[in-house]
This record gives sequence, C-alpha cells and structure tokens, in this order.
Amino acid sequence: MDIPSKYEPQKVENHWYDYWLQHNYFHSKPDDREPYTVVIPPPNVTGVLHMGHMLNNTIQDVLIRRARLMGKNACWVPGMDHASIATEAKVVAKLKEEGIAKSDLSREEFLKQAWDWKHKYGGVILEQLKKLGCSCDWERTAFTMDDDMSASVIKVFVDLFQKGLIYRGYRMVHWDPQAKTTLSDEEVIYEEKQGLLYYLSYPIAESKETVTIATTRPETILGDTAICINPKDERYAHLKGKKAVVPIAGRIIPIIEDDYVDIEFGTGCLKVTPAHDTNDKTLGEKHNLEIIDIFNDDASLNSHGLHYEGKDRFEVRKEIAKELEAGGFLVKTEPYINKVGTSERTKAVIEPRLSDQWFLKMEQLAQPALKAVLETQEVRLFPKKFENTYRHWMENIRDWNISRQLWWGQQIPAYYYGDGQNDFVVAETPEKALALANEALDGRGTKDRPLTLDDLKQDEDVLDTWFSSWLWPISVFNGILEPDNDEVKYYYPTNDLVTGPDIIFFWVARMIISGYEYRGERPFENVYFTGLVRDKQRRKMSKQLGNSPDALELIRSYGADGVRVGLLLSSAAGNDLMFDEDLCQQGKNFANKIWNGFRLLKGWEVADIPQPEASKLGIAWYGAKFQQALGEIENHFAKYRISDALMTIYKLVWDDYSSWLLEIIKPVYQQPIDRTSYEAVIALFEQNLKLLHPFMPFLTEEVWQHITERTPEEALIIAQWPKREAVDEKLIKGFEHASEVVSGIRTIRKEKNLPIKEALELSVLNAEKIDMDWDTVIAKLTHLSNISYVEAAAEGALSFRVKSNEYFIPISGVVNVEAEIKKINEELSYTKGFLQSVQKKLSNERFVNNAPQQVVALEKKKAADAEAKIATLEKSLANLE
RNA sequence: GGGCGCUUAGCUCAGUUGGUUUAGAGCACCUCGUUUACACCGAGGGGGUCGGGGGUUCGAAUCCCUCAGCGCCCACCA
Repeated sequence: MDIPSKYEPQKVENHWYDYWLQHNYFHSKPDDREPYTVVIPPPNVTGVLHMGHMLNNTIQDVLIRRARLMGKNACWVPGMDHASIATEAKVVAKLKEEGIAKSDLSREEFLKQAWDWKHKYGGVILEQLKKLGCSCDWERTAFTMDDDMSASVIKVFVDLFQKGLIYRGYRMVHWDPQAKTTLSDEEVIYEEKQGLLYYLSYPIAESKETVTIATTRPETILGDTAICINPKDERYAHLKGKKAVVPIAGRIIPIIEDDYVDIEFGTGCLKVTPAHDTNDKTLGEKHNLEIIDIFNDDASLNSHGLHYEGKDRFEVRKEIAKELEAGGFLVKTEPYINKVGTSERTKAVIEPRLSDQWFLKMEQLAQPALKAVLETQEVRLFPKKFENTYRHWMENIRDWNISRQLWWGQQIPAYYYGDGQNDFVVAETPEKALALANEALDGRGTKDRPLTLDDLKQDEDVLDTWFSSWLWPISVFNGILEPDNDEVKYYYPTNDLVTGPDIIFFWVARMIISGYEYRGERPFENVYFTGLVRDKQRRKMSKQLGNSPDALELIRSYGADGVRVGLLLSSAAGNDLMFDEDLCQQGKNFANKIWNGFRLLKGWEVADIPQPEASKLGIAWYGAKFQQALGEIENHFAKYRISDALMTIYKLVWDDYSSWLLEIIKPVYQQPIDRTSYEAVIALFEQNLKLLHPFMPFLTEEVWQHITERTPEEALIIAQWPKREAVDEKLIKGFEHASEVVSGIRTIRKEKNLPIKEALELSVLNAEKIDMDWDTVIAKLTHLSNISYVEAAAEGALSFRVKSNEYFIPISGVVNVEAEIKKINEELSYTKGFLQSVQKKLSNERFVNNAPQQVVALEKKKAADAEAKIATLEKSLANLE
C-alpha cells in the first residue's frame, strides 16, 4: 500500500491552506444566505501568538467552520489593535536602544517611527493564525488605526461631545509615571505589597506638643497641607484649632476635623496630601486646602521636594525615612501590607495625580447595555456566572478617562484658541473647528479679527485604545461613517464573540454600550468566555516564567489539528485550562486514528457480491448511533460546550465507528468487500469527516480529497453539515445488548487464553431471544462457528450472563467449577443488593404515592429485571453444584 | 471589607428542573496481545463513603444551614 501508515501533517497543512485561500472559501460578501459573523478580538499589533490566542482563535474557527458547513454565509473578520500604550512603550524602548529619547523627536517624527515599526512587525500574529488553520476573511483585515477606523473614532468622539457626554475635567486620575500618561480605572491592577507603616511625629506649632500620624508614604509629607482628626476623638480634642509643623518642610499646616478619619486605624490621626491621594483631595476640597504637587511626570520629586528634587519617589522614601529618624520625627515603623495600584501595561506603580483629562459619562450610556444582558437577554454570556460580574460593574460604572498622554493613537479632536486652556471647540476637522471657534468668538463679541488655522492648537493627547476597539463590531463594517451601508446592515449584529474574561470591562461591556448607542442594537448575540491557559502546576503562562510553549513549535510537533484538539479537549467555557502537551499528543493520535481508518477503506478491493447480514445490520446501527451523537453534538454547540461536542465526536469516531462498525464490516483477509457495504461505509465516513472538520480542518480535507476526486465546489470546507433524522432507538438498544455479549465472549477468550483464530460455539439459554437479530454481528466479532438456542444449561461450559440471558461456551478441558461458582456468587450478591435497594423504595408507601408514575414504573422494571437475573444466576448455580 | 464561584476516580472534568442500574467520561494506570488499518494500536481490568458536619424530603452529588480549603472580581481606609 502506498499510503503511509502515519498521518504527516507537516506535508499537507500548507497545501490545503493555500487551496482554501486560492478558492476564496474564507471570503464573504452579503448575499441571500443567513449571515454568521464573528469579529476577532484584535490582538495587539506587536503581539506574538501565545497559548491564549491559540485557544481563543481555535474556538472561533470551530464556530465559523461549522456555520459555513451549515450553509450560512460565514464571515470572520480579522484585525489588529494599535494598542496605544503597549506599542508606544515598545517603540520608545527600541528608540532608546538606538540612543534616541522620545523627547528628542517631534510628534511627526515619532509617529513615523511607530508606523515603520508597525509595518515591520505588525501582523506577525495574523500569519501565525494561518498556521493554526484559522479561516478568517483576510481581505477584510482591519487595523484600529486605519484611516476609516480612525475617522470613525473621531466622529464618535465629536458626537458624544455634542451630546454632552464627553467633558474635560481637572480630576484625580491614575498616572503611570513610566509611560507618562493617565490610565482608566480598569487599567490599574491592585497588588498586595509588603511595605511599612511609618509613625511620624509632627510638632504642634507654638507648643512643645507633638502629634503622631501613620503613613505608608513618608515622602509625601512634603505635600502635606493639613492634619485631620475625627471630631469625636477625645484623645485629640486639645488639638482642635491648632496648627502643626510639617517635618523637614517646616510648613505650618492646619489641624482640621472630619469624621472621615477612622479613629481605630493607625493613630487615628491623618496627614492630608490633596495632590496625591483621592480621599485627601476630597478632604482638601471640603476644607479648602492648598494643593501641593511634589512630583514630576516621571514621579521624581520637583522643587517642592526640596533637597530631594530630581530623585525618584522610592529612593526618596528610603532617604527621607532616615532623615526623619535622624531628626527625631520617626517614632517607629511596623510591617504593613497594602494594595498598590500598578499599571496593567508597564507594571509601574501608579500615582494618583490631578490633571486635566477627557472623560466620558457612562451612567446613561450604560443603561441599555445593562438591560440587554440582565433583562432582555439579547446578549447572552457564557458561562452565565459572568453576568454577576457584568452587573456589578455596570451598576457602579464610573466615568471613563479616555485621554492618554501619548502620541500613538487617535489625537483628540479638540482645538484650543484664545487662552489655550478654557477656550476650545471639538470638531472632526481643523476647518470645522475653525468655523466653530469663530462662531464662538462672534457670539461673545470679543472678535477683533477672524481666527485662522494657525490660531488653533489641537489637544496633544490621544484617545484610549479601547475607545477605538469599543466600536470594532461596527467600524469593521464601516457602520459609523456610513450607517446605512449594505455590509453593516447585513453582518451587524454579529453572532458570537469569543474572548477572555479579563477584558469583560475593557472591551466587551463597552462594545455592548456602543452597539446600542450607535446601532440601536446589540453588537453580538453570544459572548463565549474562555478560561486562562495555565501550565500543569496551575501557574499562569507567562514570558517571565518561561512556561509558555512556543505555539508554532507545538504545531510543528503535533500538527495544527493535533494542537487544536489538544486545546479543546479540556477547556470547559470559563474554566481555566491546565495545558499539558499530552493533550496535543492525544489530538495527534486521534488524527492518526482517522487517517488509518481512511487507509483501511482505501485498501479494500470492492466486488459485486452479496452483502453479509452483519454488515447490513452494523451499517444500520451506526446510522442510528451517528444520529444520536449528532443530536448530542448540536446540543453541546447550542450551549457552547465545545469541549463536550468534540469529545462526543471523538468517541463516536474512535469507539463506534472504528472499533465497532469497521470491525463488523471488515472483509475476511484478502477477500473483497461487497459494493453495497463499501459505498455505505464511505458515506458514513464522509459524514464523520463533516463533524470533524471544524475541529481538524487540515486532516479532514486531506482525507476527503483522497477518498475520491473532488472539484473545488465539492471541497469539504464548503460541504453540507449532516441533517438531523429520527434516531432508531431499537437498533441502539439491540446493539447495546449484542455488544455486551461480545464483551462477555472476549472476556472468556482472554481468561482462558483462547486465541481469536480458534472458532467457538455459543449456546444461549434465554426466554426472550432478544439478541437473535444480532447473531451475525456477534458471530463476526467474536469468531463463532455456531450459535444455538437451548432450553437447558450446557454441561462443561463456561458461562456469562447479560440481563436475564445466560450464555455458554463449551470448551475442551477442565472447567474450573469452583471459580465459576465464585463468579456467579459475586454477581448474585451484587444483584441481590441492588434488588434490595429497589424493593426498599417500592415498599415505601410514601414513595409509591408521591413519586411520579414514570419513576415508580421504572423502579418496578428494575426490580423485575433484577429478579429475572437472580433466577438465572440461581439456576446456573444449581447446575454447577 | 463586599460580591461571586469552586471542592466528584491518580489528573482534567461531565452530572442539565432532586428519582434510568449501588455515580460517569477522557487521559493516566494494571494485565494480555507483533490478529492481515492504526503499538500514535487492540482486548480486558482496577479505581470514588461525590471536601467535613447538620438539616429538608418517600428519595440528595443535586435543595437549605454551617465549617474548612481554593479561586476570581470589585472597593479610596491613611
């Protein structure tokens, strides 16, 4: 045979991917069919494929390929995210290596560098997705900074501004001193860090007294503008109205009272630094305190830091602690664990900082999105548990800080004129802005000459990356700029979104919000949250730990199909996936199993001879079994239980098809197979391939194309998903019984070392003759020369029982009577125990009266079956003794 | 500090509104097998008092309470 006995994925994967591309199967355009749309969660433009992407995109591809087979117009839109802060950080780092500081470059020069970088490294990940087999419509590849995408973002900004939902405000925001930008609340990750609680003693002005306060950040005393006590705290009553002196700075600050202060915590006395703490800011506003910002934008100290000017905050913390100690201001320190906000991207410790930023009011916008998930269920989350998380965030939603002090991204379309601070207009273009500005001046009557473009200065900041990706499902179809275009009307709303729960707020919730605001309807029907991919020891996969396998290397070793199967086999939705390469091996083994099933079929010689009865039965049974599995599979898909769907197919193909059906119809060595059976089994195999294709696209297409010559129109990728038909339960039940008989015979063969070559005889003692139909199948699978139905137990034979039937295999030589008796007794005691438990139920009047009829009937049947079996067993025992 | 979720065989997990055998699957494990698709295989087999305790019920892995352990999300306590 010229077909190799092992499937070699490396040799065929590229070929079939090119074939699919060449025939444009991935491309979609609107037509009469029902659309099925998925938009990819756009990976960062600089990203490299990791296990999370592999899982995520495999699931999307499974869904897309299945939809395609089901005759839908499947459209999977790929793309990339410009990832403002992450990309800018990378470009800055690259420039630094070349000895260039970002500040050395103009905005234009820097952006040129960034675009160069994007063109050079961007999109690597998309090429990697192709290796995985992802059937994206590559012609639609979008980038969040494409001209039309950016124009959409700007249009939305202007619109929201005009609706009064975007405002500029001087507020306490999260400052990332490394990236030198503000972040949204969601971009701050709180981490527990071991630190110290410093007890500092502040002298009271014009007295010898002191007051001790506790702080985790002694360096901020330089920005202190008050000390606060709780008015109810009697310990400090004598300090009311007095003033304190800030150590080192020597500044005199008031002692104020506010019941915000927790009497129990620390010393019950709080230092107030309005510039560097949100609560202190609130206190400051309430009590009219001075605001002293002691930091530069990189979190080194400024001139308010006195002799610490220019030094980093953490260095200052150590040094000032020493100085305070030397000056006698440090009372003591104690270890203290506190939650420190860090930047999601740069990992830098966040500083609360007051600054002018742009915000989007969320409360009103969030309402339809909240309702869609929790009330109308127009958008469904899988698994459901994320609805709680979603609800909590949406109900407590806060305004979104959308401005970033970066260059890589969409520049905020606000134009300042006049004093350059408070006078600004928001417009899509400078020209429109100019017109608006002149209008504004007219209105105020301050016009001495019309402004020109040179008088306008555009806001330096760019928008948060998520402010572009929240429009993704709409903007990829140009639905913002041309809301009535055919594409968006056809493809929107999309169907499924597959993503990680880590971006439920960043992205998912906001897309739902923008969907309702800009399309008046949901952006997608279902959201499938995958889990995190972890290693065997449950550790998160990360670059630092080096525990993340190289995705492409995995594909090389196990084949894309093997890796896909490996990933999916144990990834229940929303549960973390403990990745283990053994699973890929399992996937690879499965591919090989299917391959060899194909080899077997190809090896047969076909002849026009009568169809054996066993083959006919086997084929009919498998048809029923297939339908039964198909029903389960569709059910699993409907509930997004992708892993279970795959496992069902796995068992169907491996156990039912390969181990049972093929063995039943396999012709005797070197004999031909009858044409009827051959054609039927090919057809069944092809049905299997269809079910398998979404999971193992390469292998299945390869096999499909080799079963017989196919035109491009007959490719598997666009074949028809099997149709549901009624399941013939009788066939399934009958086969179940037959297979138990087969197992019984095989067990005896094994126990007595009877080689398969040696034909056996079987006699059956039964009342119902329920398995008579299956005689041919049983005989074929276990090599029986004869099956006879008898009225009495056979002498000198080994026996086993299935239900209430007893089976005998006469063998030459001695039958170990004792062993037989022992075996029967074990079975007997089990069955009796079982019967007892059933009878206990049945003799309970309340059970019989209260339980549903069906349940009672079932119990009665169980009892009857058990009794029949006991009778059989006892008879056998009597015969032996 | 608040909220949510999890705990079932060695591992990873199913177990759908309490009632189909005295709880299932895949992998792993053990035994046997160079049978003519596949040793990336076949046949057979062992393995769980469903985290502990209490309760509701005719009946609980499934509902309630409680304890323990784990995980996630949210939150301005210096």
